[in-house]
Amino acid sequence: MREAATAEIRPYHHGDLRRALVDAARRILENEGPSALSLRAVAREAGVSPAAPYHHFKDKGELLDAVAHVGWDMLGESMTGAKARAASLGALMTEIGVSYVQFSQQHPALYRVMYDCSRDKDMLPEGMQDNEDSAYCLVRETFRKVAGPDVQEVDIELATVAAWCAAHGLAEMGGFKQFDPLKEGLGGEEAFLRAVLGHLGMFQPSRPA
Amino acid sequence: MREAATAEIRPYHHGDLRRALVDAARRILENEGPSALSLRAVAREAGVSPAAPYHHFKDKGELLDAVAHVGWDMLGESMTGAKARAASLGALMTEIGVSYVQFSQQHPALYRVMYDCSRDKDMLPEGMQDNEDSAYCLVRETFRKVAGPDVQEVDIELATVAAWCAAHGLAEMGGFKQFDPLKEGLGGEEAFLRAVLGHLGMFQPSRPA
DNA sequence: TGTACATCAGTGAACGCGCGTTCACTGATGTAC
DNA sequence: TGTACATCAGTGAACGCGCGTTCACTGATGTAC
Repeated sequence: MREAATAEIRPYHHGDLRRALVDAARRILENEGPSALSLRAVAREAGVSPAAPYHHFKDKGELLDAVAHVGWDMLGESMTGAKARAASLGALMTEIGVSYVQFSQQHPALYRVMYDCSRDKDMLPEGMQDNEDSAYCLVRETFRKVAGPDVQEVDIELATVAAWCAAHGLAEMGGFKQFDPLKEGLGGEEAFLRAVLGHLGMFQPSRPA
Repeated sequence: MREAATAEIRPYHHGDLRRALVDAARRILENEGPSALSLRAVAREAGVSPAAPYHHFKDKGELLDAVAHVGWDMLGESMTGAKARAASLGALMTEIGVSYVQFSQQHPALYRVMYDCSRDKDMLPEGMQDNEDSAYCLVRETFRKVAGPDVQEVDIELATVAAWCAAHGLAEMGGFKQFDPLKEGLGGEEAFLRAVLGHLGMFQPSRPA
């Protein structure tokens, strides 16, 4: 069969079905939203039978977890990329915040799955675990650098939590129509984001102390 | 039948089924969470046939809207009640914020439905409409009073948005296990809430200007 | 006050649907000799 | 290099389930005369 494996005829064994399923799930999220994300739909989108995914995932939840994991990786990359954009250490927190919220706007359904997977679970979402290179730690360490050595540990932690919550709230609510006139008045989506973040204390260099 | 209408034997006509259905829905949310909230489950809980709700609601969405509406009323009352608790005008915003987040913690499933109903809709959630006595306007008018006359309208609006987003984020994430040690260190849930809100600029009297 | 009748607010059975998951199977692959 | 065979990764049909909604119906209520 291998010699006949043209683009149309998929070989019996897929080769990398696990990844293909996660990709299919992301495509469904992108095109139809979280409510369309069933195991069967994912299998359909990937072009395999509804039973095939069970050779790669214990159940639907495990597939969703894998999708969420990819999401957290993407978000982490996006936030790390903000480092490059920041003109100064003082501006870094704002850039990270903007990155975070923009990611949620570019991938709203994926963003939703990322948090839905974490709810009612003992495990934390990947991006918020205490790994050295998690997104959460990126924020905390940035605060630590900005704040300087004479700021208490608990305040750094609190500033991180506050920033994360604020960004998450903005991510979830940024699309509300209520805000449209305000956005227009300010000159667009990103200007709006920056203005709101500017009103949140810990996105300014002097506050976390 | 009216004379035989004891507690056990429900008369054929319910009398106030609409309200009973909304109450049943809230009970289901309280006990089993949002994923258990089907039309059939609500009818079951209310003790009527699955077709009965259709005499009071066009479809499932309309029932959910009614449930969400009750939620927004409750939240509004809770926030208005914060006025009484606030020692000073300066402390008022913090008390409103605490009220908001505590409501979400006391009614997590209802809170979720309130926002789920708003998503993908043109209409805004009740609590955020521009009615004089919506929760959103309560926050904005509080900011206006705190800020004084020489603050620009756009800054009051931005502070309101920022506060709302921050509170919403805290409401959604406050239950994360990540924060448990921090909560303990600070002396409990409410202390944690107040500490986080304290790090958010616009919950302090001097900032919105 | 009684009665005919329209209307209202329920019933319960049924519809089709998509879901998550299981099952016996089979085609393809890799390995031991 | 061939061959037997275990293992892997698919298939497709079927399971039971709960869902939202519709339908013809019926019991109860209210109103006109």
